[in-house]
Amino acid sequence: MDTTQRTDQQRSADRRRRELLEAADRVVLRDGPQASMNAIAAEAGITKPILYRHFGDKGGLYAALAMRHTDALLDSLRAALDAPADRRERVEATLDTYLTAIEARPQVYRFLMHPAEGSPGDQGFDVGKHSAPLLRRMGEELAQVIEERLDLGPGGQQLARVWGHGIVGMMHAAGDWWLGERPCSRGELVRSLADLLWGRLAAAGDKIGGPGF
Amino acid sequence: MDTTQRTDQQRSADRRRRELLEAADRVVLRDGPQASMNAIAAEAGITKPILYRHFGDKGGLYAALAMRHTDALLDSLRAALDAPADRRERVEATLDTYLTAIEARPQVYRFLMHPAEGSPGDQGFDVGKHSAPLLRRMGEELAQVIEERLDLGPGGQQLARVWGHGIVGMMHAAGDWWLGERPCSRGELVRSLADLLWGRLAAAGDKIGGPGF
DNA sequence: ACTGCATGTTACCGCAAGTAACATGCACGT
DNA sequence: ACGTGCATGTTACTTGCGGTAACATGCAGT
Repeated sequence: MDTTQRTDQQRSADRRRRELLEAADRVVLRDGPQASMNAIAAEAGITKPILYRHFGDKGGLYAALAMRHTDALLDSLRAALDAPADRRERVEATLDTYLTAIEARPQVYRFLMHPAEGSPGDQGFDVGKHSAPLLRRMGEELAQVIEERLDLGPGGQQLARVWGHGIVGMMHAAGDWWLGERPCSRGELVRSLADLLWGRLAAAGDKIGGPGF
Repeated sequence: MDTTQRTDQQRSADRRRRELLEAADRVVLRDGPQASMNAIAAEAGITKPILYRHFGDKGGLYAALAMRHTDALLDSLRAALDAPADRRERVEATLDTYLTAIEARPQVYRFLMHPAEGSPGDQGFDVGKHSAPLLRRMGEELAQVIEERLDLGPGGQQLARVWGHGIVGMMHAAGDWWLGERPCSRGELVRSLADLLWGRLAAAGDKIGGPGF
């Protein structure tokens, strides 16, 4: 068994895989996280068992799909994070990049955040890892950037990880709420969040008439 | 049709409803968000259609269940938020209260955060409101407290709402990650998050050798 | 021509949400 | 005492989705 044939077949399989993923993408873009395997198979012009042969189960397909989008988003975020500007500007650029992304494709974003919650095979109650992979990856990534660039003294590495996940969670929740209610422009939201990270909460004065928050 | 009978019947119905909710509670505590209507009915000693008569559909039951726990948690949080201490201490107490709650009952917490994502009837793609009701309610509540007590100048109300949802998201994501990895004690996590809110991110110095984050 | 293997199909299983139609117990007006 | 209404309860079903088994087909290499 020489290698050329193996490679050939694998190439073809990879191509198919990519085609299937793109079909799945279209369906998810249209139907959100509710996209069914039947629908995806139909969109791809084939039937279910093929999907299962390629991806094992629904979780596998979703994981593969999530990986693509997550990678893409993380690339954008890294670019914003690495821009040649001062810290505040970069934080704002990063927030803006994220918000722009979720604003552009809400369905995909929704899918990434709540992937396959009700699927069987999810039986293990290991509570910790139920968060969306995207959130975790963004948190770890941000933590690394923080730890690399900021001098946080002893315990800085752990502090960076807490902050990474915390900031990502802040961004996510605020973005989610903002996308639903649209209470202000994207720019205003970005500024408000950056202000929060810049300590305006602690610096604000008490309102007259009661003890401060 | 006099009222006494009506009231009587309603009382009885309410009692049943509460019993059913408690049974559902037990099942969710055991099985997490995957709890099936059959299982809940069995635990309550009855059959499915009764559940549907009382709660309409699975979403209804879950909403009722979530309401109970959400109310309880919000009461605890309000207590921490209203304690007679300075702002920093109260923020830390609130964070600690939340983390203690999710640490004590991970299944319930998981259920509250990701309720019935895959249920039909969820077909409307109104993306915004997909976030857990608990997160939204906590965000709004916190926003109100912030807006009531802090002098934020013009635009303060909107700022308070952004911050409310942002802080809650930070708390949630960090807590979620922490619960899964247990990288440090609860106290350390609380301090780290409070530090973040207190502006240490902006105040930190650049690490030698590169531009600061 | 025969084998091996990936690709593709139809037809099925199991399980959970949700519903229709049928039974039963209990307060009421007459 | 007797039917009438109404809530409570049941069995048995439909629908839809995830997942799989068994069977068909096209195309290398010997």
